[in-house]
Amino acid sequence: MTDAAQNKFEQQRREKRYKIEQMGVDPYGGRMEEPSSAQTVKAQYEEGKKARYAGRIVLLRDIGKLIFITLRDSTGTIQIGLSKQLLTDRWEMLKLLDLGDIVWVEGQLGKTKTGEMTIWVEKVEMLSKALLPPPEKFHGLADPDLRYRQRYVDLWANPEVMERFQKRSAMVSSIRAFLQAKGFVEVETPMMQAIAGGAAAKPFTTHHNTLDIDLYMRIAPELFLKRLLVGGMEKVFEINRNFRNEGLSTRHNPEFTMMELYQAYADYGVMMELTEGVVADLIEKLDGIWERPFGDKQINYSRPWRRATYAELLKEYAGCDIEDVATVRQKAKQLGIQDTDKKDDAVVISEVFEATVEEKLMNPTFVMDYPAALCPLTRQSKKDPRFAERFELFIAGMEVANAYTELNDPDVQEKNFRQQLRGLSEEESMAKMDEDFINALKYGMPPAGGLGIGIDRLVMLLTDATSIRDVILFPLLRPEAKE
RNA sequence: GGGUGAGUAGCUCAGUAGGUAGAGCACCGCACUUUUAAUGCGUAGGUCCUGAGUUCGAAUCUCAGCUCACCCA
Repeated sequence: MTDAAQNKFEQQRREKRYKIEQMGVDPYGGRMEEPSSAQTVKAQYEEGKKARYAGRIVLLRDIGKLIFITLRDSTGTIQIGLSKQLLTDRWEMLKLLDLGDIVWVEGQLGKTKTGEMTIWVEKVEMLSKALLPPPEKFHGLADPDLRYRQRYVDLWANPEVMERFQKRSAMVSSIRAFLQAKGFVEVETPMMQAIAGGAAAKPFTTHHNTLDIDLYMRIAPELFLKRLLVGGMEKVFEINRNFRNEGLSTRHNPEFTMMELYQAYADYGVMMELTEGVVADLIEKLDGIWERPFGDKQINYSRPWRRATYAELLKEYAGCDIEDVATVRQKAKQLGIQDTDKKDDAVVISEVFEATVEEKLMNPTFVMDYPAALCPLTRQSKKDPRFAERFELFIAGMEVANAYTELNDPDVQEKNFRQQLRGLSEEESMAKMDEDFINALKYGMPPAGGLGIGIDRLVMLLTDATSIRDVILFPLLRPEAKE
């Protein structure tokens, strides 16, 4: 866009604003009697009834001494009719209305001869004069980059965007209510941490001036929530942001929202039931549709969900026996995985698994019993200590949830912290010693199940958004280049 | 990091044997008291992403760069 062109439109509207001011009208309005929503006005329609409504002008049809305007609020649109006969003293001002302006109206409900519900306006107030023109009225704003940068336009130019974010809000509320009803207490733990623990990911760094210390933005709340288990909160959860200093993609935003919970005296089996319960409750409250589209796929959420072990799936999709490391390494080479010789068995197995299995898991699938070496915060299986009591939930090839039977032996935990797998960078590993966390465990943490659910991805799946940027209001973008 | 595609009016998009830049909507002007993306008539609006090259001549061809999207790592 050229500044000159934009200024031309802006200048025209500034002139109209000036004329409105000259008529003694404040073009930015003020407090008004609360309007009804479009949804309410429509639901409670009665011929001749008074209605108050306010919204943004999205369509305007001026046919001389009568102006039809379509106003939009967050729940829908309502047509209003302005007639010179009813509004003689405001008529000159009303002729200056533009697309994008925000107005408040009061009048009688009625229908036009074509049956369109209309508020025949008796009182009207200008609430905000738009100085910039809205995007094209039929196609809306289509340029993805502009949509994300100017979400404040996208939300009303493309109503399905508003709808999706309203659904997201309802889903988060619904998860909260579900957990609170089960006795979970919601808490908030530090986002700025001296040690970025609880996951294997690269952190963002920041600095506190007064203390003159570097801090990390958290990559997970795990170690703090477990401290609360030690403190006696038996059922605790947090819904909040995590930050990971990694690439951007349709599935990754550097800041993303996780629901993480811990339940004392439980294990990963209980967490599986809980995970199914949370999502099923969500779908029931949303629309009760169990077979849902996601992009060009169809996902079936009917319970019970498939449960399979890591080893079974590796066999099924990669054709390798997890016991037969030589074959797995051969498969890795065949897949083009780099530097396999320098990596530990567990790391190679994990990379083969990621390359062959994950993308194939369409319907909700619990992948259970990960190799213990990959899970330093997880309790080993009592049946076979080579495996950890951990599952991840995959839907449409995406990791949506991750859960463990939590490790509560401080000595094993300390040992695991000190071990770093070959093939992982220090940042990618969990080999970060948090002495205070070990200290907490030494006071005794009850056995517990822990669960994390990626809220953004869940919203993607349930609202059929194939890019994470469509479910985050303001996704991270490269700043616009300065001229 | 690699591959593919895209970038033209405020917005949505056309634009091939290389020959002075197009439409719809929006804007501005006129008409219109029941419109539904109102309609009719008229006007105005451009660094064709940036830079270099080929050419008498480049939105179009070549190279480099920038930004975005999708796929892959």
